[in-house]
Amino acid sequence: MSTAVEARGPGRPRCEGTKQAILRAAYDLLEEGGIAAFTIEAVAQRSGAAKTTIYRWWPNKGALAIESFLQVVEKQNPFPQSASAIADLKTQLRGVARLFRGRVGQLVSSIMVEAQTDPETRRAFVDGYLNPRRAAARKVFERGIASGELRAGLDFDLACDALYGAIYMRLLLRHGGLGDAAVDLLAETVLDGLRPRPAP
Amino acid sequence: MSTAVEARGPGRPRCEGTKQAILRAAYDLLEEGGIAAFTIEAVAQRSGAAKTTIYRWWPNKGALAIESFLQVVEKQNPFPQSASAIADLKTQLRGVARLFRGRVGQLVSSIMVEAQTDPETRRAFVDGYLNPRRAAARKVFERGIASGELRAGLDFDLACDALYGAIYMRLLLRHGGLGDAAVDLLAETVLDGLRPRPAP
Amino acid sequence: MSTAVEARGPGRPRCEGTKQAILRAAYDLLEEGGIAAFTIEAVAQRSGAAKTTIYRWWPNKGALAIESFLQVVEKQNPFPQSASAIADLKTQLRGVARLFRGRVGQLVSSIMVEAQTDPETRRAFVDGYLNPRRAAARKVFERGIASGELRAGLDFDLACDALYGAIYMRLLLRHGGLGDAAVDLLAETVLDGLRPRPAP
Amino acid sequence: MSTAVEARGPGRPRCEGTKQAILRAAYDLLEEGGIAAFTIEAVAQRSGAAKTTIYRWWPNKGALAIESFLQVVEKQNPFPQSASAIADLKTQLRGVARLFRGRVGQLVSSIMVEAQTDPETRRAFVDGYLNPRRAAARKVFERGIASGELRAGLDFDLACDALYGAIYMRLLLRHGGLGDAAVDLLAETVLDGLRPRPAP
DNA sequence: CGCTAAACGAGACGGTACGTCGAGTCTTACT
DNA sequence: AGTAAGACTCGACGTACCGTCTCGTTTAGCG
Repeated sequence: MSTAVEARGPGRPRCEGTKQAILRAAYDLLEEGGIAAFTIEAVAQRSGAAKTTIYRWWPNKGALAIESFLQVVEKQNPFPQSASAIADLKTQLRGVARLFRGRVGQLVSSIMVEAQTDPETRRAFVDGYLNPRRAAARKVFERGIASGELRAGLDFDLACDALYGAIYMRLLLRHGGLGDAAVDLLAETVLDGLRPRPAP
Repeated sequence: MSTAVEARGPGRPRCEGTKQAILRAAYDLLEEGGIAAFTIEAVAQRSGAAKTTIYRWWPNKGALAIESFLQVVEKQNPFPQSASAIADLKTQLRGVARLFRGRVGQLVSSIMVEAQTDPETRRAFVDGYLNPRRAAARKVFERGIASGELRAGLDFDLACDALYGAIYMRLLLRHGGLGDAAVDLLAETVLDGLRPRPAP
Repeated sequence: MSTAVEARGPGRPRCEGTKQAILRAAYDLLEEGGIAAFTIEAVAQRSGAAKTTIYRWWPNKGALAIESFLQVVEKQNPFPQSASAIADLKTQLRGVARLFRGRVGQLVSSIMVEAQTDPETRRAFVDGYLNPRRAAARKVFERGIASGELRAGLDFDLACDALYGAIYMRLLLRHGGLGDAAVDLLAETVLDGLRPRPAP
Repeated sequence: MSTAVEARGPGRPRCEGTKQAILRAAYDLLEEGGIAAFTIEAVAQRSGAAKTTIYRWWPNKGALAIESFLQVVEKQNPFPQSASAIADLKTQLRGVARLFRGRVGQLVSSIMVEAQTDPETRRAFVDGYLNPRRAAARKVFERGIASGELRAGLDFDLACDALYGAIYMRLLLRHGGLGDAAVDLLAETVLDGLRPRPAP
């Protein structure tokens, strides 16, 4: 496995160009028109591939959407790494919100739509996008606890959802802004808690 | 308003039975099969109404989904009213999560799907469901601030989204539970904040 | 009948204006767009009458079409009355062809379409339009036989259909013209027969 | 043409079985219920084909009706070929009338209905059915003129319409019979003309 | 170098749902 | 009772995608 070249049977190998064209077309369609414009038929037409070819490699719309999304998004928005965990958290939160305000927001909401129908898509999104980012966030949290910036007992999962859930909710329902100021205020609100603090 | 008979023009009045049958069928379909099963054709068939009749009164699937949802849900889950604002908040949060775990969750996620395609549906959901509940929540927050249970300067909108956003996110992505314990912990986390507290 | 007022039961009498408006609208629609544009809905809209009112007085589209047609056409194209029966026949044939080239052709073909679906319409057309004209034609034929212009033994019905059938066929299939010259030639052809004539 | 294999582009070839099933269903429906029963929906259902497939190959009802009609009727009723042109004419006329009395009559009248709405159908009927038969009839006429059975100067088109027009008219309006006797008399009437003949 | 086998394009096919139109029936208020 | 208004059921329209299928063509590795 280590040295062996990928074992391959006979027959024509998969055409990488076609694959990329399909993923690219899928991404573009999602970005341009959201889930409504994202049609296998349209992907085929735009990519120049045959519908058959698409169905050969992706079992359904969700799988294709996810893969086209992940491929582009995977390298984006790495967690910053500064002296202050809290600062890093805020920076990252701002980054996510900025992406969600732009084209990535369209992609994410589309995939979440697809995920409501197709459990496989949901799982793929959670495993391929959400959880890796949460794992990275967890690191920051732990760093913050170690440094004393964050309190020790906090429940990471719920803290994370409180921060990100607000952003996801606003992405989907647009009842509130996703600007830097709003996100900073969100971070402060959750960091400080809702209860009054005794004067130090 | 009190004495005036509802002014009505000529023509056969709208058949209330049909309207209710349609709304009922729409609700049932959404509950049973989610957005995938929610088809105008299916609603027509199940309700016994003609497709034309449905299109006469609702411009699209979203409008029908929303109305059927609101009609059923409107009387549910009134905000509790106890001595403690915080306790009320927690109770209400638990209630929402409980609903989301059940059939209402199916409805809400379906409508949010529809809302991603149709802005009118999004607006209807926000105005007809979300905002009224937020307004009620705001009252509780204000009560809490007045009583000293909550700190004075907090941003209500973001606090609210931190609490509810986590629940919505979990409804849609199912990466975390919505049980009473989880929700209680969420409330505690957001109430107490993430920063360490100086010992009193 | 002369002095007596039309005996009438209780209730509001039929509104003659409405009836005329309906017939007029029906006629206009038929003339403008043929059978495709002739819709009860359209008649109602254009005439300002309610669909119910139309259905009260006419059992179906065909009946309305026929009546609106007959009312207008009834007074047209009376058989000429000259010294020569053959000349009268030719004149009349020209007249029919001229009408068929124009708006009446649209009406007649539309009604014949309707007649293929609704036997009542067929009967109404035959009894109300075709047969009266054939009866008038028969008079001419008989005059011609009496005067020696036409031969004695001829079968009136078939002679008539040979003359008019060609015109109806061309109205419907448009494979040949309906100009005066063509019609004259038709008359001559049928009058003279296809067999060679011994020189007088 | 003789040796060349039918050139064919890429893609799955058209399924001949489906095509035939559709044409057959169309024919049967027309025959059974006339134009009223002839619905794309019904054709699809009866043939087992999808509506889409029908629309892929035929632009509208008329085109399908025509093709299903021609395919069946094309091989019927070839012009007879005896010593006497007049006898052949009569035989053929009888044949047409016999067909029109039966199922073909239903088909023809249905197509003529469709033709009143759709010019393409009219043209297809005239070119695909009427004109070929007229061309064959012309041959007979010419033979008759050559043999002296028919007079030399006659206008073929109008003579033809006089003979066939009567039959078409009776098909559509049913105001007269189409039995053998009637048709024979029709032929005699047109052959002999309406004017008295000088004794030979 | 030819054989085998998979990838690929093209596009036909059976379906499901869409949103619209018109037919014909009905229920109501007004005259 | 006649009429306008308009709600209602029903059936068909023509369209868009779905996911599957059957072709002919291409592109590799293996014998």
